[in-house]
Amino acid sequence: MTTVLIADDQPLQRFGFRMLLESQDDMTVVGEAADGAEATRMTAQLRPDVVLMDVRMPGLDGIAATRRIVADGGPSRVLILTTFDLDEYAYSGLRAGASGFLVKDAQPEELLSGIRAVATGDAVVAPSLTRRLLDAYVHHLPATAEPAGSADSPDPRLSPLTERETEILRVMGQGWTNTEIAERFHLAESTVKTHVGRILAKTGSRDRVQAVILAYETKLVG
Amino acid sequence: MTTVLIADDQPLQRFGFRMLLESQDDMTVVGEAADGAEATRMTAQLRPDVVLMDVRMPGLDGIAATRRIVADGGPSRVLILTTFDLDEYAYSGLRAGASGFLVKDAQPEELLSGIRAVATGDAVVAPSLTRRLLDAYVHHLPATAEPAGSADSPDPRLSPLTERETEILRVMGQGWTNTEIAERFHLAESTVKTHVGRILAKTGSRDRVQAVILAYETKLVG
DNA sequence: GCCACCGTAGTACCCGGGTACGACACCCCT
DNA sequence: AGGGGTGTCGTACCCGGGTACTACGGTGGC
Repeated sequence: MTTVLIADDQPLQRFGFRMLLESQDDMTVVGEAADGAEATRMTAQLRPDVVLMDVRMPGLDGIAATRRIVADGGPSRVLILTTFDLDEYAYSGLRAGASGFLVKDAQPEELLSGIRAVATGDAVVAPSLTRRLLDAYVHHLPATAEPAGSADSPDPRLSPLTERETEILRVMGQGWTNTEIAERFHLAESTVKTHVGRILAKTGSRDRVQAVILAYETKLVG
Repeated sequence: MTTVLIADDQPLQRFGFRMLLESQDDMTVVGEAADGAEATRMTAQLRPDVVLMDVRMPGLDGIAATRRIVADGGPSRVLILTTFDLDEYAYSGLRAGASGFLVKDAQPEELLSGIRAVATGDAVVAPSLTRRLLDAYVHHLPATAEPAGSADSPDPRLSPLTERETEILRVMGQGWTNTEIAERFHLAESTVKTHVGRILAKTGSRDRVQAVILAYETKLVG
C-alpha cells in the first residue's frame, strides 16, 4: 500500500486528488496540507511514501518545502505538480531533490502511474518537459572553452530569476500592484520594489508592463 | 435533480468536480467538455441545468462559450470558474451572460451552494469579487436614480472598443509607453491618455498592466 | 572563517501613468 | 438641422512605479 500526502492550497484540487487516489486499491491518502510549512510538518510526522506537492502555495512554496523534506532525510519522495510547464520550476524542483515532475493537465492515469513510479524509487518527468529540460541542461555545460576572460562574468542579465523573483513576476503577470503583492505576501512594499527592480534588470524590461509581456511570452503565465 | 455539464480542459480538475458533485444526491453530472466548442455543442444537446465553465480553455474560451450558450436561448445557466479573481474575467463573464462567478480556491461547500443558487435562477459572485465589482459599477452611475429607467442604459463598460482603441491596446500590449505611442502615431500625448483612459474604463482594467493582460488573454496580442 | 548570494527593509527622489475636467471638429444618421 | 459617436487636444492634479543608494541577517560553498 502506497501512502500519499497531498499538499495543495486549493481545497477542490485536494478533493479531486483524494478521490482519484482512494479509488485505487494500492494507494491511500494519509493527510492533506494547504501550504508548504504544513506539508513539511506533516511529512515529518506521517512519513508518507509520496508527497504530492503543488508548486504554488502561500507562504512556503512547493519548491522550498521539497528542499526541506529532502534535507530532513526521511523516506518520503516528492512528486511535484505544476499548472504550467515552466522550465524554472522543473529545474529548481529537481535541484531541490524532487523525484518527479508532472503538469496538472495530465491524464489521471499518468498521475497514478507517476505516483507508483516515484514510490518505487524511479524518477518521472512530464513528457512535455523532458525536451526542454535536456536542452537547458546541456546549455549550462562548460562548453569546453569560455571566452577565456573573467572566470565569472557577472552580467546580471544572464543570471536566471531566483525563486522569489519568479514568484513575484508571476503575480505581476496577474495584474497585482506592488501594494497588493506586499500585502498578500506579507512583505514591505520596499522589498517588493527591490524584487521588481531586480526582475526588470535581469529581464531587460523597461517597466512592469514589458515584464508582464515577457511573462506571457515565456508561458510563465497565460 | 440538478443536471450539470463540466467544461474544463484539465482532466484532473474535471475528475475532482465530478466526484464532488456526484457525492451530492441532488446533483448529477451529465457530461464533460474539454474546450469551449465542445461545451457549447454538448450544452445544446444535453440541455443541462448548469454549465460549470472554466474561463481559460484552449480554442474557444469560457467567456466566448458562455456568450454562445446564452445566445442560443436554451435553459442552461452558466457558472464561471476562474483560478484568479481578475476583474476582467468577471466583467466580460457577466457581460457574456453568465449567472455566476466563483474562484477555484473556494471551499467545496461554496461551489455546491453556488451551483444550487444558479440552478434556481439566482446569481452568485465570489465574495472576493463582489466588492470590486460593486465599486466599479456604482462608480459610473448618475448617483440619482437609475434602476427602472431606460431600457438600454449606455454603460460605457458594455460597449466594445473602437478601432482606434483596439489599435492602441495592441501596441500597449507590445510595451509601448504613452509617449512612444504619441510619437509613432503622430498624436499628442494627451490624446493617447484619453484613449488609454477609455480603454481602461471599457475593459474594467485598473491600469495598463491589466489591460495588457486582457490583450493577451483575448489573443489581441501574443 | 570568509565570501557570495538571497531575501528582507529602508529613505529619497523623479517621472510617467491615470483621473477629472472641458473643448472642438468630423462623420453619419434621422 | 440636430444628435450621437469618434477622434483629437488641452490643463491640472495625485499617486504609484521605478531608480539609486544603503544595510543586515541567513545560508551555502570553498
